Amino acid sequence: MPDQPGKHRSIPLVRELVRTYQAFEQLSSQRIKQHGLTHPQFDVIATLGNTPGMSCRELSERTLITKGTLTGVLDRLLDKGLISRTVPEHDRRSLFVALTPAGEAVFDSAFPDVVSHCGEAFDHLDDASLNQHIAMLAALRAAIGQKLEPAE
Amino acid sequence: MPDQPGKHRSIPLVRELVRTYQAFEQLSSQRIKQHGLTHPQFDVIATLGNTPGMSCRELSERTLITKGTLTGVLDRLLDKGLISRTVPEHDRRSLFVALTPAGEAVFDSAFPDVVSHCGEAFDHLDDASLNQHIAMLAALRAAIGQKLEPAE
DNA sequence: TATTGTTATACTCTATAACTATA
DNA sequence: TATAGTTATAGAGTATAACAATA
Repeated sequence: MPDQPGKHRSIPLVRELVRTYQAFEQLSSQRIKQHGLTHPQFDVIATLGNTPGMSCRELSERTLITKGTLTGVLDRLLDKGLISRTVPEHDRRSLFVALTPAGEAVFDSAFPDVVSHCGEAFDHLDDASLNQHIAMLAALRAAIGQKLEPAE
Repeated sequence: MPDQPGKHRSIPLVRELVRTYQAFEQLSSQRIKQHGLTHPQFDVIATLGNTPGMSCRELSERTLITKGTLTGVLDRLLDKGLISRTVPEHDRRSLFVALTPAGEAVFDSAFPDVVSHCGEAFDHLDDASLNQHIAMLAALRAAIGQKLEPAE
C-alpha cells in the first residue's frame, strides 16, 4: 500500500524545527538563569514589564501558566520582592499584580540582556534576510496556531 | 548617545522565534501527553527508537538530560515497562539502556503520530517552500549554536 | 450561579554534590 | 585516579480538584 501523497513530506521541517527550538531554549535559559530567574519567572516579569500591571487571570492567559501554577510562581517572585499583589477596589475577588521598583529594575536589566544576547546570534544577517526569516517564522506560527486545540 | 549601529536590529526576529517556539512546544506537548508520556520521557523513547540501545552516558549526551536527572526519568520508564537496563559484560560500571518490545510499540505509535501531527500544520507548503524553511531554520540553528557555551 | 484565586495533593523534572562500584 | 551511574537533597514547575470569597 503506497503512502498517501505528501503524508510525510514535512517531517524534515519538523525535525529541524525541534532542533532549532532546543538550541534556542538552551541559549535563552542559560542567560535567564544568570539573572537569578527561572523561565516561568522571566515570562511573568517580561509580561508585566512596561504595563501598569494586570490581574492573575490576564497574566495566566498571556503566559500560558495555569492559575494553580501561577500562584506558586508569583509567591516566589513576591518573596524576591519583584512584584506586588493588591486587591483592587472594584472587584475584590481578583488580584492586581504589578512589578515593584525592584521588579522593574530586574526587568530593565534582564529583559534587554536576554533578548539582545539571543539576538546577537543573528547580527550577521542583513535586513532583507532578517525580514525574510521573520516572515517565515510568522507563517510557521500561523500554521501551528490552526492546529492548536482552542484554549478555554 | 546614539545606538551602536545595528545593535537591536534582530530583536523582532527573537520575538517571533519565541512565539513560534512557544506555539510549537504547546502543539507537541499536547500530543505527547496523549501517549501518556512527558516531554523528557518522549525524548528518551525517541532517542532509543531504531537503535540497538546505548549507555546512560550517551543517552544523556543526546537528550541533554544530566545524569542525575536521567536516572529518575529512566526509573519511570522502567516502571512503565518501556525500557530495560542491563549491565554489559565488557564494562560493568555502565548500563545498557534499550527499548523493550512494549517500548518499541510505544515508539512506533507515538513517534510518527507526534511528528506527523506537528507536520500536518505544514502540509499546505509546496516542496520549494518546505526546503526554504528548512534551510532558514538550519541557518538560525547554526547561528545559535555558535553562541552556546561549549558543553565541555 | 459564575468567577477569581488559593490550597491540597501528587508527581515530574531540575541541578548539585556525595557516594558506590568498576576500570 | 578516572569514569559510570545512583542516591540524597532541595527546589521549582505541572495539572487537577476542592475550596473560599466575592460578584
